[in-house]
Amino acid sequence: MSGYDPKEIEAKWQQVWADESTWEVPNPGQPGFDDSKPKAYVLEMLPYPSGEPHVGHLKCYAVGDAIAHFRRRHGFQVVHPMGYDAFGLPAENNAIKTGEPPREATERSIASFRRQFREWGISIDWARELGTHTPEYYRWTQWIFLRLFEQGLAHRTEAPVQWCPKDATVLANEQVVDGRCERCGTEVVQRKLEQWFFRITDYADRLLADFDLLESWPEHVITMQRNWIGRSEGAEVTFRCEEARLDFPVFTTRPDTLFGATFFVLAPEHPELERLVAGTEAEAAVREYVDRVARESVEERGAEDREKTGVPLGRSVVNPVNGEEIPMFVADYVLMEYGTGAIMAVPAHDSRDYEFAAAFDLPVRRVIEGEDPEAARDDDGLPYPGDGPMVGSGRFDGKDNRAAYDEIVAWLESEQRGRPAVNYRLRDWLVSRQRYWGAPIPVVYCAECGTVPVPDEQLPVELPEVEDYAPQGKSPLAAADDWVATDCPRCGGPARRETDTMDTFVDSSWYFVRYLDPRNGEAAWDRAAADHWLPVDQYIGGVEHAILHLMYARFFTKALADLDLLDVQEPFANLFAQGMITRDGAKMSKSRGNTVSPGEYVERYGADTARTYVCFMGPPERGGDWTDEGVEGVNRFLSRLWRLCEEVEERTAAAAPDPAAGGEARELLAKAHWAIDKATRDFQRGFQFNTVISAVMELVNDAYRLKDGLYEDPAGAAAVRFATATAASLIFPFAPHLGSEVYERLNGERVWELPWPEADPELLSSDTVTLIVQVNGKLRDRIEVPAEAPKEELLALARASEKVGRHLDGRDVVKEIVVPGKLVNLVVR
RNA sequence: GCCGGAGUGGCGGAAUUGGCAUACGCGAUCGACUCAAAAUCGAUUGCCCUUUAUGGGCUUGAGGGUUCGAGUCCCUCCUCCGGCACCA
Repeated sequence: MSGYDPKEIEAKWQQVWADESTWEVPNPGQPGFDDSKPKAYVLEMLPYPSGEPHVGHLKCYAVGDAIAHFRRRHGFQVVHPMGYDAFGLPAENNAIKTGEPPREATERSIASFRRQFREWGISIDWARELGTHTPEYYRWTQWIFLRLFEQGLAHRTEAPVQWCPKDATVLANEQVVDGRCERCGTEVVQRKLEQWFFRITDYADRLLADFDLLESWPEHVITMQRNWIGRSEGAEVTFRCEEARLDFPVFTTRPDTLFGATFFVLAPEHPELERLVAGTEAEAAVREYVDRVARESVEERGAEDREKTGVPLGRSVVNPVNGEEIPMFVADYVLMEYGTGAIMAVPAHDSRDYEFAAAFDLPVRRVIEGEDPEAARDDDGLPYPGDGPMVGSGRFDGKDNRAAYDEIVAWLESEQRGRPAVNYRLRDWLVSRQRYWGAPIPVVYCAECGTVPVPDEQLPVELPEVEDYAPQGKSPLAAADDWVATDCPRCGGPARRETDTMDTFVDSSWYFVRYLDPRNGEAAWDRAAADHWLPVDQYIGGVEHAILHLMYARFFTKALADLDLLDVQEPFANLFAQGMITRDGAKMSKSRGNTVSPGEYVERYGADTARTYVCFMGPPERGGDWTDEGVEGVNRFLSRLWRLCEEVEERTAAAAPDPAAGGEARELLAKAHWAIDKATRDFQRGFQFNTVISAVMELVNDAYRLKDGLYEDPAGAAAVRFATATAASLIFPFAPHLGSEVYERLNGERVWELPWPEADPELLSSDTVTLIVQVNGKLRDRIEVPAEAPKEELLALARASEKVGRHLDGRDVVKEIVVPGKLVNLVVR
């Protein structure tokens, strides 16, 4: 007998799947397409190819592959593609350091990912493989950019943007974490630059409303997106500065507190600020304050316990509800990016305004009573953010503040001093990057014609070769003079190309559509293919993409649907967010030295062990801590299954199991059917792979316990063979090589071509059950009873138990609870 | 501060609907095999008390409640993790 040799069997089956292109599926209308089967699009987030794959990749693709196999064996035609999100900063930073062109490092990494995915035995349709860095792909990224441009959804605007000094590029708001660059950790600063944006804010309401269209997404991911979009309902109210003859609209969610406004604040970046103070006494102080704020980093300005600072403008505005003149200030706690960059300050009911009022000794006027009327009189308990009856608010006094809310807004509207308004935290998506390794933005600038889109037939605008990849405040592309200088497509005159490239999130916002028609040179995709396969039925990836990638892809899908290029509103019907694997309780990192290289484990234990282990560690949506002992435990289990297979092959002949078998043969058959039932249900119930695998372990354990007593009897031998083959069939989605090998040896069939097994209800039930007998809710005995025994019989059996009798001890039974087939509880006094 | 999620043995974790708490795995202990070790196979393994059993008590972050019966439902509190955060 030879031992379990994963190297040999894994190579064998990988060869079969490669030679036969087993996992390739055709599109509708192509040869081999099977219309009788329902479709399933199973997709894991495409990897960013940098170096070698890590354990996060292993887990993601192990989970996704298990789902793909499960669906195939339930009769679905499954498309399960793979590609590479190949543009991006790390390859470029490497190029700056080593001089190696980013394309070469990227291609090398892709080769490594491709090889390892094959070694892991992931069932990928390789005919659909793509890389977002190839001209064949980014041609269509550019094409989509042009469609968005035509719709006014891509626009170039000067705006204050987040700039990373280290990477020398602008960042999307989403890429700034705690005031620092998400990639390199450098504090970002604000700069005013002309940049390309996508109008994702136009879709804010649909991005919120269409959560209803999703079948199953983790609640916390939806919540994160909802918070990110940050929709606030309120009113826009206009305050007038008579001296300067300027109107200042503000956004407020609390129009009910308008009577409590005692001052007015502008953001330091407010465009009217200069005009307001020019030539006044306040001018010098204001200018100095604004300059100081401009020099501060985003992180400093947003610091939690920052003191309120500001400067009076020496101007005032009129409160439209009561005609009162209130003084104006500039202060950095008001942000230009949210609302109108100006606020009415109500210190009695807003903690920030309260702090500012305290620092500048400004009046605080309560206009909403709290729960305690005493407190309302002496102004204790301020600031008070809650609800209550209104006071000091003229004709609204005594009214409930929530009830008066609409009335006040309606009144403002009738006076043309306000209107209902909605504000979002979400900003437009800044897509320009002053970097080399990305898809060039397909636009040229002409002195005569202005901004001109590159015509479709001139796509792709290919990345030029450059010598120096380091950005110098401009894109490295700007140095490629021959490339930058071009002819205007409109007038033929001299023009210059846009030298910025696109954020790589643009590339990954539509790749799931390109998979469906990846070799199409005439169009981004064939409409029929897209309509057939979309939406993605099951999307799998890490929570770290809960906001950025998923929201951008949702936005793209909606925009493309509006262009009548797609007919789905949502790209991903079901989302599974996998948890992160740690080592020694900490996130893996090279600096900490606690990384796990999947390749090493695959080499030592085989891919089946590594894949099954990451699925067994715990519920896949939760994280888990990687331990070598745990890996060995799973390897032991797979070896046990292997040895069982070898023994069964030798000691039994192929024979159908006998459902009428009795004794231990029946016990083992029943266990096999129990495992089928349990595995199937847990698989469907949120991919509880850890318990699916433990059910198969239990089956193998029982086979070991019972096998020696069963070989002699033909029905018994058949039961052991069935149990072993069933274990192979059930473990196949996680350990496809071993599953295939064992199944083929025992049944001569290819397990992936067979339907998922079904549990026989006859073998799931049994003639007797274990009756739990309790006295006063405490377990006192277990009795084997006929499954169908009526209540009276169960009670009699329970009372007859000696152990129970000991606890009854002559006391009165005041209540009898009987749950047929399960339990009897006798309540005594 | 606001919004989510989670607290179960030495560890990772399991427990359909309120009905056997601790499945499965790791670790540990003992035994078989062996000259020996590894591997393998088998047994034991929540805690405490009397070791006389086939004995008793306790146990799911803490406290309270509902119920014949609570890891599961309700209330109060504590801790940890994740997200957002001067967003008007």
